[in-house]
Amino acid sequence: MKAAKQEVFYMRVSQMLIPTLREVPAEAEVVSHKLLLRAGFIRKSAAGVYTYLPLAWRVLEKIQKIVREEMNREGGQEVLMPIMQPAELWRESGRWDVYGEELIRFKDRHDRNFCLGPTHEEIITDLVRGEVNSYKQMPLLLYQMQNKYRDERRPRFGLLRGREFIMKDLYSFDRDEKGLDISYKKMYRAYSNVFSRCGMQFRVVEADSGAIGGSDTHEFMVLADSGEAEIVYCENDDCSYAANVERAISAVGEDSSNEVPSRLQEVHTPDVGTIEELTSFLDISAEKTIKTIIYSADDEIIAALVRGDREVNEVKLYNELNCLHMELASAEMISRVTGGNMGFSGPVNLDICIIADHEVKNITNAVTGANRTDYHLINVNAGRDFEPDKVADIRMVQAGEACPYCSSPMTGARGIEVGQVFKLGDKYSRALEATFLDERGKEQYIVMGCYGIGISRVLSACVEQNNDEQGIIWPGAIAPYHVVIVPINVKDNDQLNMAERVYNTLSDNGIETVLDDRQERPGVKFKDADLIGYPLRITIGSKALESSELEVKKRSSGDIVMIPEENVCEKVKSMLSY
RNA sequence: CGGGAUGUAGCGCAGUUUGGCUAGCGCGCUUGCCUUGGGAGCAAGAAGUCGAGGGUUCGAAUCCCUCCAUCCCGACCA
Repeated sequence: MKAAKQEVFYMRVSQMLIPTLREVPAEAEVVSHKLLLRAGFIRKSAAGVYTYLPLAWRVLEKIQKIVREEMNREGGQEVLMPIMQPAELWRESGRWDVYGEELIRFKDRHDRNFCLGPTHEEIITDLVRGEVNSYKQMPLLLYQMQNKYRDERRPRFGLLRGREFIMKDLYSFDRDEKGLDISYKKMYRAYSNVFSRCGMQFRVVEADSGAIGGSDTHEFMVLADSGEAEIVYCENDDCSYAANVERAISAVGEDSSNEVPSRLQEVHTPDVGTIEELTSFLDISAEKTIKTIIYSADDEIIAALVRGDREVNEVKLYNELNCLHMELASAEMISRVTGGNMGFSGPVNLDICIIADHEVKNITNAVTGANRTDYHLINVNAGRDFEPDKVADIRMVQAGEACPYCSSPMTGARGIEVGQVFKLGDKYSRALEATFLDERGKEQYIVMGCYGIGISRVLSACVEQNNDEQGIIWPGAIAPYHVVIVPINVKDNDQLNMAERVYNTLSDNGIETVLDDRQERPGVKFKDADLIGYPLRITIGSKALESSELEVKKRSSGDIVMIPEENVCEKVKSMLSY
């Protein structure tokens, strides 16, 4: 069939819904939120719930297209699953009771319980257990992109932490761990491609698997100072160790000092309740002190010991304790259990479960609280003066510490989590009885993995990473349009004609262009162009008419080049190459 | 969920302490004139249940009570 010549519609800014704002709405705090509001990409409907205006939707569609291509390339098949999900499935997996307030629940007219899907493990597993019965049908990779719902206690940062958001989830189904490894590697590769193609600076880090369990999990972090997640990575380029600090480990140095254990002594330390006060009072380094933090874990009170210059990593501690709830003990609780006020706790003669970090046992002649208000102990030595019930890695790794693999120093950074890949194993297939028959006719649980990308989060993370004082700077691959043409004076017919001619040339060659035909002074249009962040701006004024040369300005660098009108297509294409 | 704050025109804000005529200002919007290379100027306009409900009072944006919404810090975050 011969394709009909596509009718050309002018994308005239005067007719487009791009409501830019001069002033920043008071509700916005982070830069991406401010800029997306100001540049006319989004509007809020409720806390954490946004309408995507035309520009934002174009960006989202481009991100989705990239994701789709990479998923399909690895053999993913796209489906669309319900947002409205029956409670029965969630009861079956056990998560109806576990998920808590974050799950948005409601009833239909027959009083049946439903929820808005925060994720789709239940639905997809239900589908697959019905349709997949043989090892011959696997591996199977199914994915979907759509709105998901989590009733965050505190939505914030605009699109970065909303209650309604667009997410891509892919689920892999394999016959065994070996198959899962392959699927996992495919997704890892696909994700790297996705974020590279989107023009983002990112890093893949090892992450904590959380309550979901499972063996391997990696997070894809877009590097940005405003990011909520803290990561460390090895400075040695050949090593590539990188991890979320919740998970990160570091090399434990051996005790190199030849110090001999001295006699345990109690010293009077009035009002010295913090490590900082302690080190200046006794004139010692914080590395010689032991910090004793009292936690209430389920019904038990425990003490966590780390070196004075370290922090307790509560995620690690939580995993170590294997408890349901854990929180810092109250001041009263501490006094009751230790006999001294908060700030004077220590492991010696402390009759509760003690978990010590590896570093703690390496300190010779340490200083700790005496479990007696206004007193500390000096020359405390693990093994002699106290015996931890458990020695484990429970400290928060800090920038500058040695890499656990190559001992190079590690750097700290902040990131926005835009994707996570997860080996689920048989957690859901067991709960939901999703099985298949192997070659020998033996029934086995399907081995699953899940892999998410926060599509709408990618949009704002991209803005978070690519902006300046003037506004957004879109990477070419996901910019809402590639080029804006700005005629200086639209009342000048020659300028307008030239602008339309250039518009047609570019559009006919597949370059996404808008024509700013508004009757505004040039300054207004320039400001809007910078704010919205079109990669290229072509200005057409009297100079262009005289010389037949077009002024093309690159948003990212601010560079201006003059190009003859007849070369505009190839030149623009090369400037856009991404 | 704990702590803090805010809610007045599309956006940003003043007015509330000490109740008082017709609720203001800047930006934006409409019309006209003028201007056209970085958010111009002049003139004339439109636009508000002062978050909602109740109460006190001759009279409430303003005082009291209740509720709602939004933001910030914290806690939380398969």
